[in-house]
Amino acid sequence: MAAESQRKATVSSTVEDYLKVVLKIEDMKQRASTSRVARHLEVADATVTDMLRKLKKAGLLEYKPYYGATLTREGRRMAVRILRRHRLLEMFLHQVLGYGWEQVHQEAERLEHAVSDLFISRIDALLDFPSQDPHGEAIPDARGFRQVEDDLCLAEAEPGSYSVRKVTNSDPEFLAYLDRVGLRPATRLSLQEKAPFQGPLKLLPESGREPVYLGLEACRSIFVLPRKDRPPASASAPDGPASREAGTRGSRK
Amino acid sequence: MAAESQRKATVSSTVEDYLKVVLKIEDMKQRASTSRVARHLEVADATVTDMLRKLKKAGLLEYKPYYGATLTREGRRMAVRILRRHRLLEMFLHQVLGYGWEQVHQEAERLEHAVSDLFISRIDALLDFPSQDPHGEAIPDARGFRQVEDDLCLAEAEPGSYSVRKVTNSDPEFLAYLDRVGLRPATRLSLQEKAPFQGPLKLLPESGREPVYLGLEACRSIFVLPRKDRPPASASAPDGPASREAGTRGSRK
DNA sequence: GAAATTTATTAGACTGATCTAAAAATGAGG
DNA sequence: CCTCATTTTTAGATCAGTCTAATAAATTTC
Ligand SMILES: [Mn+2]
Ligand SMILES: [Mn+2]
Ligand SMILES: [Mn+2]
Ligand SMILES: [Mn+2]
Repeated sequence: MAAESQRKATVSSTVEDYLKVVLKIEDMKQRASTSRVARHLEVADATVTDMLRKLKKAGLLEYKPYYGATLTREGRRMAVRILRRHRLLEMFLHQVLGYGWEQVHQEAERLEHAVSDLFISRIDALLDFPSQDPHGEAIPDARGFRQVEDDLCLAEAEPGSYSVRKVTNSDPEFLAYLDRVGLRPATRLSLQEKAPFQGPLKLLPESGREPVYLGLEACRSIFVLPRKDRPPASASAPDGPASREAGTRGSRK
Repeated sequence: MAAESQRKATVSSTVEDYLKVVLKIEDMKQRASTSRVARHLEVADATVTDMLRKLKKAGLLEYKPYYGATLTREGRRMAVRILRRHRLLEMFLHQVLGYGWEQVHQEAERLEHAVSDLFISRIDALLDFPSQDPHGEAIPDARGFRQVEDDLCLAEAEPGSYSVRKVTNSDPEFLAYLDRVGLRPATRLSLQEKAPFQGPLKLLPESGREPVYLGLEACRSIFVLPRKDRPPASASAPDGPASREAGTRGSRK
């Protein structure tokens, strides 16, 4: 063997989307099973089985029948490349063309396959090499290097002070809602209480005065960073005086 | 019949390109024959025969076997829409992302199918509703209205003073060459002589001091406007104290 | 640990876009 | 009007991506 290795293998936009989904699933520390991939792409399971076999043959991922897929080095490289394009495009649409954060995803989902490398490098420079997209997600750099994301899922957070790090949901309705109640990346908020039995969280975004009650499910797509807790205050507060958190310079809006 | 009429018919990018080519051929006052369409798209004739039948069935063009195609109202509407997108995108790439005029076509050829109407209207506004693309071609307006283009093919022009109106050629090499010798939209030049027997034309672009000898064939893609002939003046030096050159800010490398 | 449920694969088909090779129509010239 | 070169269509295939229905493997439940 050892016959592959011609760089520049060019793949269809369909393949790019499959790879991106597998990456996303792996990032969530889940198994990229046939049905999971199928759900993300909204295609039939049988279609995925087929495609995974093809992608394995193309050397882009490992595939064990009845188990699922794992990206190879090359497959991951391609997936990260598309992820970078996607997020850079979202930032471009938001910053340069004035798209709302709930509008960017859909457009980027198509453009990521259509623009050239030149286009990407031009918008990268135009945006001054941003490190995050409008949802607060990290943009891999040109060499495919990805920032570590050490944030906390709001659904698992304890009452306290936080700031919104990212929102991993692309449903326009949902995003428009968050925007309305004043929850977007960099917003500071305090989690005031969590109702028991999968109940909603009571949040106070720094912007709006009104508290917001958000269902637990919805909170799963919001990620936050703990903040050096509010003024002296009372007991509780399981914090550490903020140690980590290097990299990730914010620049957005 | 009378069963069509559901607006919003969405077509593939392949279909969009077919329609655009038929429009282009019709604009050149030629018959959109199978083989001519095939040549423009670089596909086999048989492929075109097939597609033209499909497009006829879809109501986008008339198709007479052994004769060729003619756009219907609806087909023309779609074709003009893509043409608008293409040219607006070229202008955007040139003005906003600093692409050279020889680089824009290829990228626009893909993007024209991938961007949304929102994207188009945003770049249109950003560019302040331009009426021409970087090659000097008219950009149809949002309602599909197309400016009449009353220009003259340089290949058919008599010696005299002209200004370059548009260049209808998308070969990057060729465009880069024209750029180098100082021939681009809005450039003033004098056609000094035409060699007989399909010989080259001797041109003096206002910018460069050197005369340029351009083959007749090449001149077929350059269109000019006659200018109120050079000042009284003597024989040579058809200059003007540097006035021209509005639009098209150059920035490339 | 067998049955029931869930998940995955196989089989068979379809659509859109393309090709090559062969057959047929067109049109120019004699 | 007949012949031949050119253009076009027809026939038959392929490839990517998708589907549904049937079958089979894996996992969960009792
Ligand atoms: Mn997105
Ligand atoms: Mn996509
Ligand atoms: Mn063009
Ligand atoms: Mn195109």
